Amino acid sequence: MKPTVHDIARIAGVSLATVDRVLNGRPGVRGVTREKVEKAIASLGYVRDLAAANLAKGRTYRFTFILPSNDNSFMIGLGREVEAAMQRSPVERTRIDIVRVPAFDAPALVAALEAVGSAPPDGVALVAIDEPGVRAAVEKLAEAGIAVVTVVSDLSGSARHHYAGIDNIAAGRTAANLMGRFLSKVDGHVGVLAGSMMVRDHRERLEGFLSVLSEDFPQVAILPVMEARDDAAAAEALVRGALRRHVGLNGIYSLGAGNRGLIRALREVAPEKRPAVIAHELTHSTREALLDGTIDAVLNQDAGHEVRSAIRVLKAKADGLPVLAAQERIRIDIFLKDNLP
Amino acid sequence: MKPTVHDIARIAGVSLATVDRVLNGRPGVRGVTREKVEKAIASLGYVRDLAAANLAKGRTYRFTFILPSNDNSFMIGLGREVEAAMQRSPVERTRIDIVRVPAFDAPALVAALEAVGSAPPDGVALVAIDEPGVRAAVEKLAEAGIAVVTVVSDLSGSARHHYAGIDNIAAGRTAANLMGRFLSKVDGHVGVLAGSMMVRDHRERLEGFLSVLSEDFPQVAILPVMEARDDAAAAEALVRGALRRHVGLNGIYSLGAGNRGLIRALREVAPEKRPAVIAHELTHSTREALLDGTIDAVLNQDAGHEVRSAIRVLKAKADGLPVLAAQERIRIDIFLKDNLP
DNA sequence: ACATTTCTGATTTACGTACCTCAAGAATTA
DNA sequence: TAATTCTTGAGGTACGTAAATCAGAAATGT
Repeated sequence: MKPTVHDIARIAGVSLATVDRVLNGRPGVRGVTREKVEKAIASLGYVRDLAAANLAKGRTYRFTFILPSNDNSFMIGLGREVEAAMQRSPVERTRIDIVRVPAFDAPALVAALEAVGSAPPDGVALVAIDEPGVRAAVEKLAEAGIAVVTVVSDLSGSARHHYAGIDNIAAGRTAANLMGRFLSKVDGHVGVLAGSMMVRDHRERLEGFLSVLSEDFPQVAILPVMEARDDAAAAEALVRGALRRHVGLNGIYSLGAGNRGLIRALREVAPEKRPAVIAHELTHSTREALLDGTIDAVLNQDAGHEVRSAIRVLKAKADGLPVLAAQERIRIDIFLKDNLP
Repeated sequence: MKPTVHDIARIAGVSLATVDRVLNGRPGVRGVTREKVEKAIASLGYVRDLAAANLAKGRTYRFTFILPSNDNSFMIGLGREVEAAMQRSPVERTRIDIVRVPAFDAPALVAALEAVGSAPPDGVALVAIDEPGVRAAVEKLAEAGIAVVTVVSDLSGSARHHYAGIDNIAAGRTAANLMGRFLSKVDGHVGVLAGSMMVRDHRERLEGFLSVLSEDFPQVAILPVMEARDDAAAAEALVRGALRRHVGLNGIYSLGAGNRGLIRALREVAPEKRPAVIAHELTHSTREALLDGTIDAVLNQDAGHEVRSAIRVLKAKADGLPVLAAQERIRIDIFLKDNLP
């Protein structure tokens, strides 16, 4: 039988009320008595029954998700996953609020973080922008005892408790490794299509990509980075131009969004002349492109996993419980046309 | 506020006892009354508070894991993950028992399944052997209302409720896709190292591998399959022999266990002359081999995820709840040296 | 030794559900 | 009509914890 508070009281020779005071850090217990109780807790191996505790407290975890009001497939999907989690809320004793802020707008994000503080929830999840003001706002929340988790994009050196997202440097390195092998004995030019170098995840992907390519595949030449601001039309124009200018362009790494434009440009090229292409995020269009051979590999982060992981971690932090690191690691999915889900 | 049984009683104009009878399928309720209650439940959107229900019932879920007493790294790791779950048992209101059976021994597995029936748990998880006797035993358990989940290796066309493992055909296809690209313009010979063609997952991996290779990379010749019975020494001898006989051997797909032997044989070859190698399961030795370039890619199934998923599904089935398919999909991890966890 | 403050015990109610008993009413059968 | 069964209501206890009240006991200060 699992030990209960009653057992602790009996073993420690104190009353239930005292046990309760110790367990919940309430005042009014002498040091000696507190130690007696703690010894009993340890010797019994007592673990609080969270289900019963939450029932008694009538507790519902309140979490706020701050999401960029972006219109690319990935962010839309992320929003949908949060909404799906809201649907499950009553069952899971959680209440989730979504706050939308303009994309890439640090001041707006800071304002949203500060607004959250006025009616403080148990935890906050945000797609971070790597900027001092954001860091400060996050620190303030953490100091107020609110659990903070970054999703998709991290906030380095900040007080956030957890990051639910992929290692973007590793993603870039992986892309380079695949690209180098896909090109194989052929030395040629590789182009990189990015959203913006202002965004941390894009910078990191590029960093990882370039370092592995120069280390392990020095025969490959890299063209200047094309910045398309995650915009399909801009991407299309840039890629079309690059394909025309560089006949030896036999590899493209698209590390941002806006892949629809990339795909349109690629489809204008005869299949046997197409470069090896590696892109990010599995969406409707990248999936189609994988299947018809326009794209060779897609690196993906599972938005559903990120959201569910963020919620699990926020819950654990709110309860002061440890997190299962292995379970919460967000993996870099590599999709070829043969292992599509 | 979430609706409770009291709300149902009030709305339906019946007593709490009647609501309880309807909710728990107890007898003694007229059809008309039952309908009134069910209408109230639907209109309120009532969902039973599982935490409170389990508390009241004093319920602990009892699950039995039937695992092969295999000594390869993967199965040892799987066992460890189940043990880790047992550690968490008290918190999760579960009690997990492990039953070990000799590996690849269908009669022993059948006996274990039948023995389980004598003190029936709420659910059973097993590493299936694809055999009629096993299928029959599983069907008997399912008929007795016990949730059955296969782990790692599935039981096709059986009554099992769920399979927590990877799609092995897709894994083989993925390996072939990677292999074809790693070989690139070079046409040559590819060798396949398997454990045993008696095991379903190995057969399926081979099937997927061969079909993609012949479809998409017809210039690649495939040597006869080497069966090493998941034994390191046997694998070492077979691979060494193949490397000696076929100078043009520039690809090896190892779809079973016993990779230590494979790696030993490969290390005798000068690095620049080594074939492209794709293996299964990330273990200490395959990780080392990835890092030093002996192996190029490792396909992996995360044993921890499989175990946790199996438990979640067993719980859901025991409660008659739906499972989140997206969450329970076990993914084929592709590891290169750059995205190792 | 007194008042005062700080601890501690005993007891109670509550959370939402399960499950039990007892009694009374309704419907059915003999 | 009486006897019998079937339905339903009313009420209670339990699960393990939280949180509150109130009354004593112990420690502290004066």
